[in-house]
Amino acid sequence: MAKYRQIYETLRRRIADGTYAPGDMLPSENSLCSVYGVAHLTVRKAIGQLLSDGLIVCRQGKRSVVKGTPKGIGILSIIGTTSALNHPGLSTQIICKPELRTWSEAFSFPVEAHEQAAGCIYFERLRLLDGIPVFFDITMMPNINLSRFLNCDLENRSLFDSLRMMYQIVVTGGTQQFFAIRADKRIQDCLKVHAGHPVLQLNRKIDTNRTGFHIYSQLFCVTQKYGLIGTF
Amino acid sequence: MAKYRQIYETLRRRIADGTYAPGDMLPSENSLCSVYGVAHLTVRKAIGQLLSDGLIVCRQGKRSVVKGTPKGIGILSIIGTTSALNHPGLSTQIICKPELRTWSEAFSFPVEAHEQAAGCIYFERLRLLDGIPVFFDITMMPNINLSRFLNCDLENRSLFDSLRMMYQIVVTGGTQQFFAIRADKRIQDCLKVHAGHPVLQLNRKIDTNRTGFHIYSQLFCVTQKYGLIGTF
DNA sequence: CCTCATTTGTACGTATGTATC
DNA sequence: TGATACATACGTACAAATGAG
Repeated sequence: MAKYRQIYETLRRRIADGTYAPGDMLPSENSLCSVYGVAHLTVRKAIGQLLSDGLIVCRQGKRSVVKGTPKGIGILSIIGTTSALNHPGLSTQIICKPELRTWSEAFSFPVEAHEQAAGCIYFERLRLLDGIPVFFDITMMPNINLSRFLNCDLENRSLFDSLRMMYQIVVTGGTQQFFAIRADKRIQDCLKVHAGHPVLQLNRKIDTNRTGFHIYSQLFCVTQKYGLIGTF
Repeated sequence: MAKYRQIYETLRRRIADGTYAPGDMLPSENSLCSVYGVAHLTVRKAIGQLLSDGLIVCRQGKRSVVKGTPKGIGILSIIGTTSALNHPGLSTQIICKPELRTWSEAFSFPVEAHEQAAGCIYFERLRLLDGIPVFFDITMMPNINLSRFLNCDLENRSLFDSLRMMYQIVVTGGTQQFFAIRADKRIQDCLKVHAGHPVLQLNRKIDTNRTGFHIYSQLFCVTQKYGLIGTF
């Protein structure tokens, strides 16, 4: 692995685990050079990645400071308008366990030919905050080199964490479409809302570091009590 | 202005105006060095910015290629579910020209003290696609070193382009909240929808490279015919 | 107000590694 | 195999902003 990448991963880990807490200053670039025994440019490249991740802020003449809120991937976090991030009362209910299907369609996104041929891993989840349904979530992925995924425990670990740790698949970007709709019968049942209640719909096609491997997801969210929030 | 930034702006402009069309290859880094008379690193820094903007794709050993859809800033682009990006029928109507106000509130985001003190530049815009109102947009910014902004032509150029070119202000990140709501009276009038029609609401606080300079915006969008789309 | 050390930002030149064709 | 092009890395130098004295 490239040196700048090792430094980046190390610093990122320390920010994630709280060694460097929000508001803390990172070591100066020069001291990082000494510690890791590399040139200035190498440290700067690592710092630059953290900056473009939105994990730190840099100002000329001042030390770089750890930011409060890490950048999400498009939309990931759910937050109560009055409560804290990573709400302890957030739980996941698997409505439909991961299973193999043939592709029908992917929420208006065109499915690529080799994905179509590989078959579709399909599952549905319901997220609850303090027992209240907050959003309902349908995911589809091509069944390409994902042995043992069908037995994967999605209740206690996020999909993206699982894919990264089990298969080294990481998200690189994607496209998302937002709609405000009226709840139909299915959504009314899942999210416990009245007919015609406004619901936020989010369709996403997510790119990964594997060429030709995309994650397609559709999400329905009641925003009455809790808003959908994201950083970028 | 920094050399790498000039090169970045030039290349970006050429991508925007179609000189380099999607799928086209950029000139090689070495040839860019010769053309602009700068070192390799300087060109790479400019290229790196385009890459992190999502405007190009780079592969080792191959020339860099212009991407079809640029990465938006959180959510930026509007697209018809069946039509193309940069729809020719998209027009902007200034409902309320940029004017100086005192801050009231910023869509539930707390306004920082020095922003409060500087006063607020406020304006409202309505975007239409083929004459149909698609979204309605309220923007607030602190009045800090923005001479001549009040005369700025926002109908023909995006706010972010204007800020970048006139004041070297670039967006570095931000926070956004999504809601599905029922249209109230004001929104019904602006967007020409019936009472209770579902509407997408998006509140954003946008960070910039200027410390303590944030853009606060609120957006209402009818997603019946056109969805709000973004890349990340 | 000025000076000075610190720290980040920009830029150069060079070298080598590695993927693509 | 060789040419081309991007990726990583080193060392150096100076500019510009900050904050302390």
